[in-house]
Amino acid sequence: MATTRDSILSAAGELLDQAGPDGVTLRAVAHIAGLSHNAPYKHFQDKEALLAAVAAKELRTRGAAMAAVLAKAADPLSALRRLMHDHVRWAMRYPHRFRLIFGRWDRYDDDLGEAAEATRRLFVESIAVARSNGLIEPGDNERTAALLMSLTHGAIDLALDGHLAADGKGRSNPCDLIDDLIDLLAPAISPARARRRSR
Amino acid sequence: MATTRDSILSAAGELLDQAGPDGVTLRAVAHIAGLSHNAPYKHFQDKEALLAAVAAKELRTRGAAMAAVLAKAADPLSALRRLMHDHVRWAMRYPHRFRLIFGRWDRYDDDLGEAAEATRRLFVESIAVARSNGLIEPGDNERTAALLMSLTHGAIDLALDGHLAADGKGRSNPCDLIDDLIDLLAPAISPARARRRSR
DNA sequence: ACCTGAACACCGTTCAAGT
DNA sequence: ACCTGAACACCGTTCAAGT
Repeated sequence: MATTRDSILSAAGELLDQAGPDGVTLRAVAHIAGLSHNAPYKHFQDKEALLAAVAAKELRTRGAAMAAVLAKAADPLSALRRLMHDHVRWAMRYPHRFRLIFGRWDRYDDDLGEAAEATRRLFVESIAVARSNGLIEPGDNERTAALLMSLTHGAIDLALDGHLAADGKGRSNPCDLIDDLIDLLAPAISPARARRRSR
Repeated sequence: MATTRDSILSAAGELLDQAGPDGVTLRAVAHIAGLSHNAPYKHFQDKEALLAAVAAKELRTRGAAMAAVLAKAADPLSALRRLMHDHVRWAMRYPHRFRLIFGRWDRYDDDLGEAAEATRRLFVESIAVARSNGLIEPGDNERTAALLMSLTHGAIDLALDGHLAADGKGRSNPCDLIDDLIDLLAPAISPARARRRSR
């Protein structure tokens, strides 16, 4: 059964995808859910709280998707690569969800923070596995996670606003850049790296 | 002499820094500039065009600042490093200008696009210099520029929303991550790299 | 508990005038 | 050319009632 709260939440998600956070007006949300224009206030404190709930829901979905990708991967390094590529595909398809999720959570003692922490740990863990197998040069796992996450995040953000696909020669989409960084992180002797380099 | 257009522009910049793009109401802008609430419409087509003008102005200022940093640097590699660190400092201090500048320009055949292209070229050029001096491993300059720019952009964006400084151990701020990537890009034999690694 | 309708303050934008 | 004041549609939010 779909509770009123759920139908409000899914209406908000729908509007978010179509028109971004500014397009998520409480009036439109209520209308889609078949309610009066201020019924949402009975379920969420205000617009910000509604968007935070949408973010929390999407974040949990992403965490499950990441776990599924990890489960299917052959080796730790390709698992890492698939994880990032999958993240890129999701972000390019749902740009407003991507930007919403990476906004500020400070004000919400919700499960939003812990859901994010869980997916982050999953990511750090998969780096730790690749490193302990000697597929990545020595270093701090948290630090390497921050490096790879920052690159992925920045490449996506730039690509979404059309600041990456500019040129013909050094054509660089987010997935290419992620591969570049993973190659840099892999030990110099790695045959996979040599193969990539020679292309 | 400060034209009316200039005073509108600087009022908009002031409001942007204080309260973000949503805080830049045309009414508040006009009030600060000492004009009636819709006088801005005589100088800018709409709110979006006003913000685009603010972005273009800031972008030119940034280009000049970057050129100044490059002129002062000792060697090509430290020039690159200083460039990125300076970019981080600016972005952390003026987050709303940072986000505005990296938004979409498509709709504006203004000088916005060319100003951005000019600063990008400056950046690619400084990579080319470092590479031709053997301070960076072989590769495509545009591609390496995209890699370094994406990492910097992503690290800043994550840091601004509090998603980077999480931990005590692998503590990573944008400048640390930039240094990590530059070290990875530098030839393995480089003594500077060995020094950094051992810390 | 959950929902509705009226109301308030605010904002972007337009228009008819004014100088 | 540049500015003003009134007006319209829209939005977040609050409140007094309804069931």
